[in-house]
Amino acid sequence: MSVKANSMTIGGLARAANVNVETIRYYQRRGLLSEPKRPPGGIRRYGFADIDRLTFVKTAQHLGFSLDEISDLLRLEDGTHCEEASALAEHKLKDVREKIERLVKIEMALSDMVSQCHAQPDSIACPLIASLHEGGIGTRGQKG
Amino acid sequence: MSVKANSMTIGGLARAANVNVETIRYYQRRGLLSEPKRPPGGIRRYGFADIDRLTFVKTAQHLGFSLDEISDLLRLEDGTHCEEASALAEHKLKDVREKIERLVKIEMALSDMVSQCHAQPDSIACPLIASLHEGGIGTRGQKG
DNA sequence: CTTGACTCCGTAGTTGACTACGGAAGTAAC
DNA sequence: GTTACTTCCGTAGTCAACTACGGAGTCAAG
Ligand SMILES: [Zn+2]
Ligand SMILES: [Zn+2]
Ligand SMILES: [Zn+2]
Ligand SMILES: [Zn+2]
Repeated sequence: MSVKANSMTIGGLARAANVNVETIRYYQRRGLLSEPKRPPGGIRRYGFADIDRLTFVKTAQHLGFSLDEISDLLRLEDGTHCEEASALAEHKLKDVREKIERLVKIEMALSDMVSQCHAQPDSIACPLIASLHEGGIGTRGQKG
Repeated sequence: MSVKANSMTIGGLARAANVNVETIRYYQRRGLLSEPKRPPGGIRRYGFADIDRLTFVKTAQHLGFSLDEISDLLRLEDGTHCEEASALAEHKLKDVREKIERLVKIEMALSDMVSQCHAQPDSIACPLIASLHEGGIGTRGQKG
């Protein structure tokens, strides 16, 4: 046990985990991070476990999990729920792949528009603008 | 001019453009769609131009433009600002490509995790959960 | 023992794009 | 000419994930 086991204040934890103090307090309110007991008339102290927890949350968040989903993940955190954890991850993988597909379509549409625009620099009307009037780029899933 | 030039009520326009009535009113408030004059003690009527405008907005939105950016686009709507329009589109194309890159990294990380998870179904600790504790999946751009 | 930084806590504000509500007035169908 | 749907309009609520604020208490340095 090193010198600074559970020696950090909330501000130190925030710096160590590269997040905002308010974010930590927000996670505590949401139950993503526990609040250490406060010594009578004192200040809470944090340790490595809290940095690790924050890392977990931020890593998962970067993988596209929402805070609600991360709560789920945290309930599996003991490492003995392989099936549930991988089901969650696979679901998310599906979402990510769909997002990529959609974005690739958008990319194609945009780059078509840009290249048409550049192809006819002296036309009176901009084909890019014109194509926005046409719709049908994938207007599904907008309203129901 | 057909029978129903400028004959639609707001509800009809909403159905024709496949958006919510409230969305139309919201766009009017934001200046994305003009409000036709209201005859004394009567009701506003809408026409094809309004459907077209709504199509424009929705198409651009599907290409990833925000309503603010669409306002910009609308100011170029006369078709004589090819340069500005394509600059906007190219900027957006860059954004979309970055998004795709990021998502592909996420996809790889997730599918690695899932396959490791499946590879060792009887391990005591779930490698998927374990890897979330490690961080370093692309924690850039989170906070300053 | 005072200054200045930091903590604690509850509450309120932010962003983007809507969506909902409520009451009065207009309109269409029968 | 009554009923039932719409429109109109302003205001308020939603969602996610924070971020900010204000005032009181605590801590470390000088
Ligand atoms: Zn279980
Ligand atoms: Zn596993
Ligand atoms: Zn210009
Ligand atoms: Zn052009």
